[in-house]
Amino acid sequence: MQLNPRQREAVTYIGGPLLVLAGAGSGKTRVITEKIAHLVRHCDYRAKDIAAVTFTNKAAREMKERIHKTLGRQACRGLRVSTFHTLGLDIIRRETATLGMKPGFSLFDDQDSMALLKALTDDELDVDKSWLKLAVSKISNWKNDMRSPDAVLASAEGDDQLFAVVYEQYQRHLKAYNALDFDDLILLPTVLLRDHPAVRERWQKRIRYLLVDEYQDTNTSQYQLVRLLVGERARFTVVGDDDQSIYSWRGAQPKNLALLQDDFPQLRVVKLEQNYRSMERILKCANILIDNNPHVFEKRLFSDMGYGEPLRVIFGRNEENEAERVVAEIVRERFLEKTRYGDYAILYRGNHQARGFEKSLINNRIPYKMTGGQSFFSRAEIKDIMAYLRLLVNPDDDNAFLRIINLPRRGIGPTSMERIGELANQERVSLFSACQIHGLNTLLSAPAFHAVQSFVELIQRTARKAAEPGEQSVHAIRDLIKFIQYEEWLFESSPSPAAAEMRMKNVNELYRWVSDMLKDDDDEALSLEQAVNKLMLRDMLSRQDEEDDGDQVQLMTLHASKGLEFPYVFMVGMEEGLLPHQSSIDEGNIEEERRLAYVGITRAQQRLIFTLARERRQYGETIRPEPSRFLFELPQDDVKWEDSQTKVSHEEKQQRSASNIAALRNMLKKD
DNA sequence: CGCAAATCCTTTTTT
DNA sequence: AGGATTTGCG
Repeated sequence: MQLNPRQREAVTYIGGPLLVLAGAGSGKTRVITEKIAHLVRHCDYRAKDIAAVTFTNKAAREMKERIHKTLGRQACRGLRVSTFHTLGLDIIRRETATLGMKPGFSLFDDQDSMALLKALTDDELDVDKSWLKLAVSKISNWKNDMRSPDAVLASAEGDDQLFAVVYEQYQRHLKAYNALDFDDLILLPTVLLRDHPAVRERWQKRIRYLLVDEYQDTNTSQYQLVRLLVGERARFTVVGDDDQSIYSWRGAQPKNLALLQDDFPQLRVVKLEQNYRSMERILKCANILIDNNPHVFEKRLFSDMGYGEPLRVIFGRNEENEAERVVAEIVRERFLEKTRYGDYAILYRGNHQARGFEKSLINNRIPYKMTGGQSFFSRAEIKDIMAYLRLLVNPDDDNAFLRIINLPRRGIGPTSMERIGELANQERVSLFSACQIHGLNTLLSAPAFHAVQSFVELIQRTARKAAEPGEQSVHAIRDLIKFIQYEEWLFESSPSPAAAEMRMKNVNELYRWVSDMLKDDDDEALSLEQAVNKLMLRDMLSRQDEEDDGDQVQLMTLHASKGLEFPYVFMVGMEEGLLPHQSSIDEGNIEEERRLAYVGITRAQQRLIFTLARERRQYGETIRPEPSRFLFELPQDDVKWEDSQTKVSHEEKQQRSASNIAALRNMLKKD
């Protein structure tokens, strides 16, 4: 397939900074991959001079794959395709000396951050979970805005003063633990490049051309990082769509697109408006919906794929029935139109909405895949093993220490831990160091002390072995899991043997990932530290996604759906309070919710069905939600509302029997 | 110190 | 309604 004129312009223009305003489905990934190929083939760039940055691991992986296909694996050697956070991690790792960091640092996820904040504030304030969440997000926002604790302290008012003090202490403790949080992965490199001209030049030479995908998602610190990396020469292409900016709560703002024009007056802007994904009717609805938002750049999607069928709105009696009807519709269509399960996506606002759909899919024996929902890494067994690995890499990681010091049971209880904690506090060292202080034996009971000793010895012994290259380190981890009798512990602590087996399977999966990363395959082998940090960034999750993309119905949040496309899309829970989410209604941030709806609509290639429930249980009580305002903003000629009242129940019955028959058929086929 | 019951709190989106 | 955390007992 040929590039259209706009696309070609975006690919071949390399004279200066370029902004590609790429509407949904306008082939932006193709433009990026073609551009990289163009740079390598026709311009004076080697693959290793080029970096492409995305926001999700999944996007990075997909892009890498597509470039490999276009350019060939060999020609791609040294090409950087990564998320912002991975790039940041890379820079930090190579500049630890300048940053004054010890090697072997840990990455804190926000649960770790919350645990640290809790420890910091517990004595003086009675903190609840929502306070901690607020604190984490405040600190995160300050970091994203590149404001140091001092700067915040100087200007904070009211409640913020307290948070600012906490911020300052939080930073100090992170440093003491030799730990970084996710935001540091952007902030540190940015500050580093800003303040060290020599380092900056080194990286500007290293990355001679920079491409940024999903540019509308950049926050202040990420944008500054981009600016510092491209420098005066400003050789870069950013691709974005202000209508798909759905991460303002993370500091990303559509206005960043406009900012670019101010900072680079010579900026060239190319608009991609031809859509290669959806039927015209779907685009019409999307365009009209998003017209309700103010715009920096005008943009109107069109396609030549035909007008298409009307969009539909389906009501369920309650959320259960909503799910049943969606599943019934899928079963019916698959039977009548010979569609594949994999052609369907069910998109929702919040992860909790997935439950009912999962249940209904299981009942009908329909294969499905849920993406996101932090499932794997939030499993207790994974967090346990990760904590062991983190402690191996960085013994000063108190969060990791606390998680596993008595897991499996070693007879080190709260009393002993309190003593160790006091000692650590008093000596201003980490808990693990405190365990090695002479005189600890006088504070603990004999058995507890003995247990602590052997724990310390275990970690040190394993860490030493894990530091050795290749096979040795893999064995070290295998032996560790054996030694602590984790499998036995799982069987002891799980409600059923089946559950324990399941959990052990997860552990083995994690183990497999780590071993794969430690061994050298095509790329160079990672150190354990690198592997652990990569896992903290959830880098393997996407890899797992790749493995089973069979014929399965896709379930995901609207956020997670960005960048994807499906022939048939259900947008479920189209209700006030849910799709404009209640909190966004309260904050008056309807525009972002509208963009979220826009993203959902533009995922659909052929058919789009909205569903909602007349009744929904929420916090134990039943509410009767209004249909989402966005449904009324659509051109009503193109939307077919399911008739209400009597006709509904008739149709419902028909659908139900169809579904039952289909389910029966399905069962017979299976067994 | 470890396990079971009782309470209470939840639901926005993610690197 | 369900899951997580905290309390109370053996």
